[in-house]
Amino acid sequence: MDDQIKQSFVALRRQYIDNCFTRLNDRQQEAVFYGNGPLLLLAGAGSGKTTVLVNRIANLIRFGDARYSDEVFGSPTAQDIAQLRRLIDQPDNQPDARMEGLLRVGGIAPYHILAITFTNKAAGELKSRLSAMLGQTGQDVFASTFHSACVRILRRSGEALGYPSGFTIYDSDDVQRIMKKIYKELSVDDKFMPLKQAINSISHYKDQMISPSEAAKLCGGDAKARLLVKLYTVYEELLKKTGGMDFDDLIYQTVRLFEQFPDILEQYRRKFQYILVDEYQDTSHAQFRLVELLGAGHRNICVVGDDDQSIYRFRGATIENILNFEHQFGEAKVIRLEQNYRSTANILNAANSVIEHNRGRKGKTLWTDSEKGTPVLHFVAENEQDEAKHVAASIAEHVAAGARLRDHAILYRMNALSAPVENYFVRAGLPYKVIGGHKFYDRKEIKDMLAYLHILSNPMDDLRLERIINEPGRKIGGATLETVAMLAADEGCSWLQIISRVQQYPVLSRASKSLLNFWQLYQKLQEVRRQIPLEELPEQVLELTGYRAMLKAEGEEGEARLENIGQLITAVKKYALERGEDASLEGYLEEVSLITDLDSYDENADLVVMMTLHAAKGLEYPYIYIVGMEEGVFPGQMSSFSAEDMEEERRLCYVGITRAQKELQLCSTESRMMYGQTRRNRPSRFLEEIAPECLNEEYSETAQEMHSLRNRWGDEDDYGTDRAFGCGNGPKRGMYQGKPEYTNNNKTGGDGYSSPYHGGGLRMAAGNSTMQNSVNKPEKTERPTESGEFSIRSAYERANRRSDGFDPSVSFGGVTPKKEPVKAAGEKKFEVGDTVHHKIFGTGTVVSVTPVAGDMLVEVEFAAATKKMMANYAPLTKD
DNA sequence: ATCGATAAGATCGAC
DNA sequence: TCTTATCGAT
Repeated sequence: MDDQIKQSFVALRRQYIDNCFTRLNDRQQEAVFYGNGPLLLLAGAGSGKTTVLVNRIANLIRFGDARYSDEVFGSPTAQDIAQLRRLIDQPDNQPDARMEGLLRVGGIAPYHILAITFTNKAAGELKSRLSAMLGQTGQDVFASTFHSACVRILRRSGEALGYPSGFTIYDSDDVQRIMKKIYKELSVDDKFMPLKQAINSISHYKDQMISPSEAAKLCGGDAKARLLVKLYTVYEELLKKTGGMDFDDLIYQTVRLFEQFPDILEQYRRKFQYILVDEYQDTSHAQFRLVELLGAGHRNICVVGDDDQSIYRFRGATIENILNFEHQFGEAKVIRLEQNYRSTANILNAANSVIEHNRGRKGKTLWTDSEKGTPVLHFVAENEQDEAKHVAASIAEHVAAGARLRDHAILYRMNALSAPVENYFVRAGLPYKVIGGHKFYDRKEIKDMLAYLHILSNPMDDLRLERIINEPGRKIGGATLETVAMLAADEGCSWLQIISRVQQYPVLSRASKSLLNFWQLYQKLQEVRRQIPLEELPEQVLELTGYRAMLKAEGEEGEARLENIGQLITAVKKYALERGEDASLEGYLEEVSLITDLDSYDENADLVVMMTLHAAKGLEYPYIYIVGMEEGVFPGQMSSFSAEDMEEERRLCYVGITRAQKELQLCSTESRMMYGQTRRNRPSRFLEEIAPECLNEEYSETAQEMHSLRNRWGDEDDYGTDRAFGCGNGPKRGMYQGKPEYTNNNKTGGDGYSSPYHGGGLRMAAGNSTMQNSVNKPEKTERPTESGEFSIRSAYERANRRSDGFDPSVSFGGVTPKKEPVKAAGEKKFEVGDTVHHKIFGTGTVVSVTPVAGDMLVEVEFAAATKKMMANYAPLTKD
């Protein structure tokens, strides 16, 4: 009797559980319900891996093994059965606590689950999706990045290794400063061993779990290697002394902690009974070790990743982690998620055909049910301005047809490529946001303010002290600080301790007054810190340190900086409000130091987004533009020397392509100003690799005119032999075939390797420039910004004029162009009162017109807002 | 004589 | 932005 009730309950329970996950496909369900033991989810781009992750965690917590179990904990009654029936019929109703208990067989408590994500933002999203499914319970899952998780472990248990619980986290900027100092001290020549190389190598040592002494054993007799070990050793000593850890340390030291203190490891093993790792293809060896150590007992390790999307080899990620997972933890179950829900068939085919050129893959072909969609477009522009113009015009078209700005993303290989696009967008009045590049927390004033806060929290932080001790000026210069540093090294104490006892040191007599003043300021700040709540602290620091006064005196730029600090103050207030009682200065600083620019991305704002291909990982947009699809840019010239690097570039391309949902445009230019030189690059080989049936080609009007122009002028050119490569009417399929290696024509000859393009290029110029396989339809787009008809001459001038005055040799910090445009006047005229039409903002009225260096700044009142834009660059037409 | 401030010059990889 | 040269102040 009882048995029968139990059986029908189990059957109903199975039905109920299945109902909770019906929206998943078969593979996804298999992944959700697969039981204990190592599990590898090979999840292609857009295959719904986050959904699987969330559902798998939810299933673990809510039902445990119940899906495949005949057991019931507790004794279900006929009433329970009736209730479960009702719940199945009415999925909106929530079971009560008793029913939840009956539904669960050996579930895992949320706080026993560790979910590692790639960014803090992803961790937050995971939690909020879990909360949506599970309520409060979802919040108790330990979801974080490797780094955040390690910080928590080290703060709690790191003292065993000799680190204070209040250790400082050094960002890459700090690391560079430290290394610079070491270079000076050991008088190392940057030319012999570039600073970046040393920092990179040290980072690699840590990724590989190699300590300075082990490195010494490994390095052999090579002078460079020995120097590197020396630098590594000194660097580590310095970090330990100042109680600081760099990003790599967070992982490295945690692994060391676990290896050296088995009891501590055991404690965390008990805590994390179930481990999930997202983006596993981008984990380092040290991170693998961490997972291995934590998971060794229960082996409940589920990793999710896509070997084709491994794009962080350069910073220590080893693709081997995912390639070898099957065997590293014993026999692992492998489930492939290959159905793509994101992109059209054309986009997906393009992605597949590119990635197929890689060897060393797990092998996986994405497929989709969705329609073919628009073919991928390869757009050839004359130069980077032309390219920017095309992207802007294309976005404007979409917007005019009803798309939103935020449906568009522009991706590029290097941050430097954003500048011309930004420049154009600013002038066109197109709202955009750059992710990465110049980060908020990289600004000097923000770093300074944070440095003040840091030294309050960690008085041993000499590095941050050095940053602000003379900011604003306090008559404490380099020489004085060197003396202080020397004394501190002698006594093995911190700089601040020396400063607190200035009068004891005759060598400091000259600077004693200034130092004493600073010491008093420091004490005052500490006192204030004790007395006031956290949210008021930054304001006080700003005031008492004289930082505000300094910025006030600077005028306009200072005002802008003060505004930034205002944002910082707001952020602190927000933090204090969120955390309430738990808020602490240390906690805030930690949160800040682990922020990456991806974390601060707000997708609600209606803006075009620009970012590097790396930053785009994990994101998706209806419309994607990848600019700079050229040999030497993407793939970059650095990658042409090793097959591994080239494969990584190709994966990066794959990542880029698979970000697109509806439409993808790949743009290349015939000539591009880079590193202060105009270069002619061939279109990227990745374009050649895309299956022709899903790719269209289009030339900008200028690029077209330039072709006929060059053909007419024959050999005359400014570009030396390189000219030939830009001359054909398009890239020819198969051109690369049979060429084992590619070098880039970054200089015109003479640097050792002759360009393999030479022959092909000349052949192209001389022979017929066919357009097999390419669909060329230049007449498709009409850009209203172009006025009048083209003469060949004017096309030439137009193309060669750096029309926006942008000079890439000047670093380009913000959105404000540094140079004025060069004689672009007279092309378009607007007067106050004119009714004008803008591609994005619609119809508006000109409010003011101001001549600016050859162009006109027009202020236009649209229905939504009043915008200022440059007459010659904005997609504005007079009605 | 020494130190600090100021002004002018090179810089350029993805996190 | 960080480094380098020169000037002015102590």
